[in-house]
Amino acid sequence: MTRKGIGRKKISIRKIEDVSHLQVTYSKRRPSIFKKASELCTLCSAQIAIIIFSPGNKMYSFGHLSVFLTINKYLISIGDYNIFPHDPLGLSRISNLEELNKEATNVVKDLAKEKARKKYLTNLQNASKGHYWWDTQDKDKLTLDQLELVKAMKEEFYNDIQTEKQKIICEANNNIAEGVANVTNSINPFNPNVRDGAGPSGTKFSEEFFLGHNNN
Amino acid sequence: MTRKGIGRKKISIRKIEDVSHLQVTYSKRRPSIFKKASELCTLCSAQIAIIIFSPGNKMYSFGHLSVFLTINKYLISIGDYNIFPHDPLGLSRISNLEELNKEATNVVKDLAKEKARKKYLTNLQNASKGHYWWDTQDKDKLTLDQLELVKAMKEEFYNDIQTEKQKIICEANNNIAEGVANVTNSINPFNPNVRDGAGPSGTKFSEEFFLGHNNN
DNA sequence: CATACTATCTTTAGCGA
DNA sequence: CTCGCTAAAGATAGTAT
Repeated sequence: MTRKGIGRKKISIRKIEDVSHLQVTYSKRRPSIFKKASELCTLCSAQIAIIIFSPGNKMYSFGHLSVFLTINKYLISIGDYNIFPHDPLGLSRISNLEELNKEATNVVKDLAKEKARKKYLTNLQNASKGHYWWDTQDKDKLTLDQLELVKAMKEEFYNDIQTEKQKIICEANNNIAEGVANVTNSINPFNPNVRDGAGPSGTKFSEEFFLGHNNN
Repeated sequence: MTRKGIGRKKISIRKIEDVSHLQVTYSKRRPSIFKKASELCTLCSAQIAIIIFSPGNKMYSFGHLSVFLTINKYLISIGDYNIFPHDPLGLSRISNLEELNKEATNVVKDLAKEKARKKYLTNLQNASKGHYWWDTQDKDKLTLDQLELVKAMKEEFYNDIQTEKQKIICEANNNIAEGVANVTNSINPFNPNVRDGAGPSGTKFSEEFFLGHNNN
């Protein structure tokens, strides 16, 4: 009777060229990363988001508490940016399941208000014969909220498109220089345990890099 | 002479209560997840973003190509959402270093145009005596681009705040029900290898859950 | 916070179904 | 793509620095 396996072999960390070999390796390693992440969440109460696009561009994600909340928190952390102008729901402050549950309850209530508001805006738009509410010449029909909303949207859009381009250029340069991957860490401005100085908005931002693998 | 270690012991995956013990475990396990992720990137050409907030709320991230590009791609993938209205730079299409490099070059050129545009808008604003450009009554001063921009911003904002609330409620319910973490996967709409039907914008969205650990 | 040590525990390479 | 198998490679618990 022949042996079923010959045991694990040492491999070097470089791109696998054989497609089916790559598929098998990917299928085995991807879930184990999620498992490790899950263990770290449970053992250490860490908050983790992982997003992976496979070689075939299929998307897999892992999140605790949720990918979305963690991404939002990350964006705020690195550049005072928020997916939603003004973080209207205050999601960035949520850091545990109890708060999330509580917030979810509030959100249900807010939804009703928001729907009423949307209906009002739609009516306003129809009333102005196909023009948009922000386009009306009757300033009295624009509430203070609406004026501030448009003002904020305009300001954020034009500022962010500038800073974002800078960020992309910076990250592109770093990635191209290192050729592989990057590791960053910074202080969460909502828990400002500032270590050695503070950048804009109390955020300290520094970068380290992976400089290779254990190929010995 | 006493032995230096007594060897690894099997542990069960539950929250570590002793703070210093938790610290040691976190310090050991966090980098090893990044290492595994780095290996998967190299071996299988995967695109990965990992964001971790430690128990002390310190932020660590790993990204290949970059956390930001991957997040953006993720947001588009799950809900046709884009951090930037219209994805003006087309960043979601970028999937390798060559393209990123090329795009970075283009971005440098775009920056000059964008600055000129911003200056023009600022002048326009000043000319209208403190009013905002979108608030002018002289419609001829609004370019078609500007009109479409405001229209799109308005539409996206009011749609997204609705769908986002739904998403948060949904994720909150899932998290609370399961108590631990969730795993999702879907098809990238930019590589629509649709498997079994398509949701909005050609996106298939399904969820699975981690239902515990190997505690045997 | 990180790092060193060693005996274990866990992952996984290679192959087949 | 997923699963089973085996044995070697790799990760890490407990402890100390």
